[in-house]
Amino acid sequence: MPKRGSYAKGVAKRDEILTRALDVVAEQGFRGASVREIADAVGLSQAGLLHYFGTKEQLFVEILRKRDEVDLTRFEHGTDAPAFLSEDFTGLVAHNAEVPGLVELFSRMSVEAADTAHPAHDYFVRRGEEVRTSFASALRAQQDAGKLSDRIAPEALARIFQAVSDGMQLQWLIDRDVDMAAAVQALFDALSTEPGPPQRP
Amino acid sequence: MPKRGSYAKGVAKRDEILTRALDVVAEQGFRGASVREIADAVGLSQAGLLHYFGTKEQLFVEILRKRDEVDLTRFEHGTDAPAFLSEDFTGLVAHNAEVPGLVELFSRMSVEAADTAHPAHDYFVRRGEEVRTSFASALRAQQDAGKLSDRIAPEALARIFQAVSDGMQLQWLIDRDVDMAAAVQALFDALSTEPGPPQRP
DNA sequence: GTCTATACCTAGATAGAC
DNA sequence: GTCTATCTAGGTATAGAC
Repeated sequence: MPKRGSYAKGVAKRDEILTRALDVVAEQGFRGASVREIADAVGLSQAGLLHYFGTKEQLFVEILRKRDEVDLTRFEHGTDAPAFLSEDFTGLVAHNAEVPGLVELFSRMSVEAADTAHPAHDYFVRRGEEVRTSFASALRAQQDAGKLSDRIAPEALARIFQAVSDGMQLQWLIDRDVDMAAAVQALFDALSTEPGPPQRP
Repeated sequence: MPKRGSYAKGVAKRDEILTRALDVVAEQGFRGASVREIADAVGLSQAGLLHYFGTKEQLFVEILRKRDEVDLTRFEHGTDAPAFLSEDFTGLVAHNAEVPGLVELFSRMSVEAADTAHPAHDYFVRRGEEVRTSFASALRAQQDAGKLSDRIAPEALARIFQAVSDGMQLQWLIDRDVDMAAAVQALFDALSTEPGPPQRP
């Protein structure tokens, strides 16, 4: 129980800042990835912004967390639905092409978080586990329904899809004409058991 | 035609520095990615090192180029061999686990080169094309030999393998226990037409 | 809670001696 | 060609006023 009413208010303000920051970073990719830029964008001074998040790294992790939160409500329509995979996941990947700044932030932080002492390290560990777990169960369901090749374990395939998603982001950062979602879909199709005609007859 | 003999000598020295830098970066991942660190490692002052490469970015690109050069002679035993893929490529990916610093450098630069004005941008564009082209032709050969599923175009699959390779590096940077080569191999097996028993009988 | 101002640090680049 | 020393820029973090 907080001592003052100000606590809940502070949390609300934090959330408001994050929502705003998310929009700004999404639209205009942030070049330098500096606190000042975010501060300007959300209409606060650099010091004012750090008042809420303490450090640069913590701020950026919170932005990524917020992004996940928003995406989750937007793209996860229940893991049970058999159509989960090719629709929601491919949709999410396609959506990423609309938010260049977030793709860049995510990729950049992903590399920097290699250091176990980095504030974002735990975030990436945890997020990776969650993504793979939920994805693996969806893949298993597809296999059980006979729609997906069972020549590979769902956990292994989940990891591969994660890698494809992350890796396509890197390719897309270099060349914006690359179609990230198409690549994901192509792999899915190749592993599908649907009769669809081979690409190379 | 160079005015003095010093030109060829300078090139040789450059090459020597790069070879040395490659070893050092490979073994001890470089934390800060600073010019000074490399300089210390190769036994030069910061100014002395920049004398050869001009700028930080140029230096780092040259290190990546040198790495490719070395890897190429080490892992590409002729693209014609039918065994090319699962051996050479998987071998290369496995080898990366021995050179953490290079994986980190590559991934980091890959993100920073998103900016078309970045000195490394062209390098990544060109390298991506080369990797995919040579890989696609090897995949096509496998398909023609009936060893690989033809449900996906070789160019599309080459892109996917590139993404898997890059993406697994990101996962591995977060968790060194991850087996990058195993993931690549698993995908290859899943798409193989060999009779081998399914993973989930 | 938010600002201005500033301290402090790191890092790349450059000048100039040898 | 290589070094030492220094300049400069940019960024995070913090102190203190309002």
